[in-house]
Amino acid sequence: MTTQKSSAHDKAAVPDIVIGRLPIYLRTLTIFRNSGKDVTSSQELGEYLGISSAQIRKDLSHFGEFGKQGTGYNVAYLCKQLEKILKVDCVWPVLLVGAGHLGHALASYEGFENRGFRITGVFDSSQEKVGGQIGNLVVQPMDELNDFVSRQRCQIAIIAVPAEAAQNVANLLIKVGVKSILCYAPITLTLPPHVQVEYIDPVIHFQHMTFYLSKGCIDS
Amino acid sequence: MTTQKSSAHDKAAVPDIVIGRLPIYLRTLTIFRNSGKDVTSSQELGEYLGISSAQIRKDLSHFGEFGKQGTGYNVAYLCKQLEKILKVDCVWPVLLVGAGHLGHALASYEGFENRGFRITGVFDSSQEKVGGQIGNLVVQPMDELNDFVSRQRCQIAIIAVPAEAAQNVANLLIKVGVKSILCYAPITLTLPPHVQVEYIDPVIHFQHMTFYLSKGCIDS
DNA sequence: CGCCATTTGTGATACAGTACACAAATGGGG
DNA sequence: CCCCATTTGTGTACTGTATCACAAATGGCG
Repeated sequence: MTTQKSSAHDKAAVPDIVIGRLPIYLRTLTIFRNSGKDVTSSQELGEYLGISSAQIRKDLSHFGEFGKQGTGYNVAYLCKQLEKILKVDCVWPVLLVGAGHLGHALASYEGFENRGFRITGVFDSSQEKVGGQIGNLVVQPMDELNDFVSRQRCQIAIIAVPAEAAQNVANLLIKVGVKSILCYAPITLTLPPHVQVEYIDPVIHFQHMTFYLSKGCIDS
Repeated sequence: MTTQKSSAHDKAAVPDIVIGRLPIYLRTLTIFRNSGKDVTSSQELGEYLGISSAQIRKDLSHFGEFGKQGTGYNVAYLCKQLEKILKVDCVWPVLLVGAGHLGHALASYEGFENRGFRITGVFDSSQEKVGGQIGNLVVQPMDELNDFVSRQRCQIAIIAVPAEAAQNVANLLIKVGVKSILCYAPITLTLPPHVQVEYIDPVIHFQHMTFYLSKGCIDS
């Protein structure tokens, strides 16, 4: 998606591609709300996002009628509804594996909390990193994973380890019951079909972009 | 995509969605190659990626005939061809704005180089961060941006600054001639149509995933 | 040397996603 | 109180994408 995604969604009542746009609507509507805007229209939102107003209306229509003809949408109300639909009207605990530079950046990021997520545990296989402090979390050894998940009922995990280790980490996560994985390692994981995976790999985006650029790179 | 994308691609000879899959093929083929595999088939690659073999063949067919009937594809050869198509058979200089935790992680990441990219400059607006060392790079003040780009002819930039600052940074980047932006800030940028933008926002992925999860979150 | 299993590249076909266009509300202004 | 500009929600047409299915190569094996 840029980056990529893949998973197994069968209850195809609402197309997955529609679900994928809802978080973007929500993000923008939240900005609108925080800047004091009370109402908006599908047209305004669409112009802002580079999406047709019809698409936004149709997407929303899968879940109900949230607008008022002639007026548009109440921003705060629509935010709340989207949060409910996406189930982020609460905070989900997230487990992070990998305490390298990236793990640090993720664990220190303050933008998760008010969008529905909180990293509640950091794990690393390296003896050197275990015990280290990141924000108000302490890096734990991988052995603790099982106990941790059963205590926290953590369904979501981030993999922020080197590519070589990622598949093993994923297997472990599945074993302890994690349902959804966000993988930062530049590989495609092999996983049972009931587990959701999405990927973040900046190089995929770069390579997508360079296709459209005229070559002006450092000679290799 | 996951995360999101948006840009302006007019030479629609090859659908953009096809271009978007090529980097994934390349990434996997490179892994195949590095593990000593000489040939592969669209079926094997497809099973590995969870994509139909027909799709892979059709995607590749937009660019030529790279396989041999009965045998499949020479892995090293196909890698080279994909690298040429995506223009990553060389190293692109990339400019990084933002030297916070995320900027640090990106600037220290060693996985860019052998996939066609190198961060050659790091910039930050904060006086405290300017002058600091990250790997073998020194954080520069924003004023240096213009000179730097004209020296390096940098077409690609990463925005790794807080959401509030991102649009201003983007404007600046456009002004100095950057053509493609990878934005880590959780907002949608408003940019002229000739500029490519892609976004990375983990929360978008999380919210996509929670839709399919049964609610089991910390009470808010 | 001929057969068979394999695999590519691709036209035809089926499917999914987007855009269009309009009836039905809504509210403000004259 | 009525008219008009606005905007939603949605059935329909259209466009784009993925799948199917098969002819044409290929190479190994008997």
